[in-house]
Amino acid sequence: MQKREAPMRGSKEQKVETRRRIMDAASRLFRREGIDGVGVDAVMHQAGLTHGGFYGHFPSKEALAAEVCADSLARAASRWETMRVERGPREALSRIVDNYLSAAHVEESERSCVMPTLGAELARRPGAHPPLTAAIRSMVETLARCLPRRRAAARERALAGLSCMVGAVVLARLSSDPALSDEILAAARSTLVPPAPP
Amino acid sequence: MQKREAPMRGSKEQKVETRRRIMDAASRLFRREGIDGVGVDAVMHQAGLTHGGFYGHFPSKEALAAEVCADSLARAASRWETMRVERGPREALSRIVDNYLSAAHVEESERSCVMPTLGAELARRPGAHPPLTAAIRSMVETLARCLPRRRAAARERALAGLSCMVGAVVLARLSSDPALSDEILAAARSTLVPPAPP
DNA sequence: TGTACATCAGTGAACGCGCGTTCACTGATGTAC
DNA sequence: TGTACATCAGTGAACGCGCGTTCACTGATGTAC
Repeated sequence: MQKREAPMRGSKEQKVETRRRIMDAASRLFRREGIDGVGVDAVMHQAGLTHGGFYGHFPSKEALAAEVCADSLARAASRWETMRVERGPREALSRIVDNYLSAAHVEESERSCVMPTLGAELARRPGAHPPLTAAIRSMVETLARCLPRRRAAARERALAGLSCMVGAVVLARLSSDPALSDEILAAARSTLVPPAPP
Repeated sequence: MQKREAPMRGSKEQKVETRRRIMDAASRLFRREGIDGVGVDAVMHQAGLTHGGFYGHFPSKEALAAEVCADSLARAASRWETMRVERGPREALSRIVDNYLSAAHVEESERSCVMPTLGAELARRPGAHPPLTAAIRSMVETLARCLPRRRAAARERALAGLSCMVGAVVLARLSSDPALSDEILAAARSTLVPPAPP
């Protein structure tokens, strides 16, 4: 009759892992087709399950979308900060920027940053904003700490730099001409990481 | 029996005007709710019509979306160029940038630029890219001609500048903190139009 | 000017479909004794 | 160890709904003579 501390430990752990699988599937599909472009059915099928079980893990598709996007952006922010701590500001900055402004990041939208990929869709879902705002703040702080000390207004440059990265990916994806896409990415790159003078 | 040059001239002119009304309604609704978030029914109702008549004007909802977005961006590009020609580079640049990076532009998405608002959705519709690419090129050229002559690499700065404007609007819309939104817009503004030295 | 006819922009019922969500169920897992 | 029972993660049929699209129609407008 008495409730035990951890009954069905095996099953509970498995449920946590299943939840993670649903989030991973949703994360990829939402970024590939848009949140409105993917059904609960497709997400569950991609996770190797049937659609009915979804509501045992999430209260609604909207809740899944908000959690998945917040989680994805928070992970990206913490990856950037880890890179700064481990590699130092100079190398971290160039790695972050080169990665973000690469052709691979533009093309593989299903593994890309949520800001250029789902930003506009998320903007229409105010419930999802607070955790995204926190992640943006964290990214701006990491970037600001990576910028050369002697240059004034590091935070202002970090804010403009992040805007530039996000916008460049949006524009590069809209261009039907690969040469223009490359030009956009290169221009953004050299604004953020000025080519070292010879 | 013989076909006349302009039979039913009145009706034909009215049909052109109706088509324009449908596009205007779609333009506002798509930017407010996203293309996937608005039905043909809603567009026609907003235009003061019933949904059945839609297919007398457009072959599909996708065709409408592509045409509306291409048209909207092309108009914006030509507005910028007109401003440059009429006001001169210095004033045109500051007007374009101040307008784009204003709180009103961020908030009133139904009248805003399609790049930050529908860019990601349009990126998934490759059929719509070519005319958008042309408009982007035109905007970059106008911006490049507005930038101070003595500074080298005007085109590169224009590309990065446009990216920065687009990204700043995306980020400002994602932030639940108005102070952060303002900070983002201000940072982007001062990158594009450096405050005149005193 | 008047009348009969042709055109076609716009109407609204209907279609098949896929969506988000619910729910009675099943069957594997863990518990009690 | 063995057996009876409880739990609950996952199943799949079913729901009401709104979507994009089609189509037979109506009625206002313009044409022919």
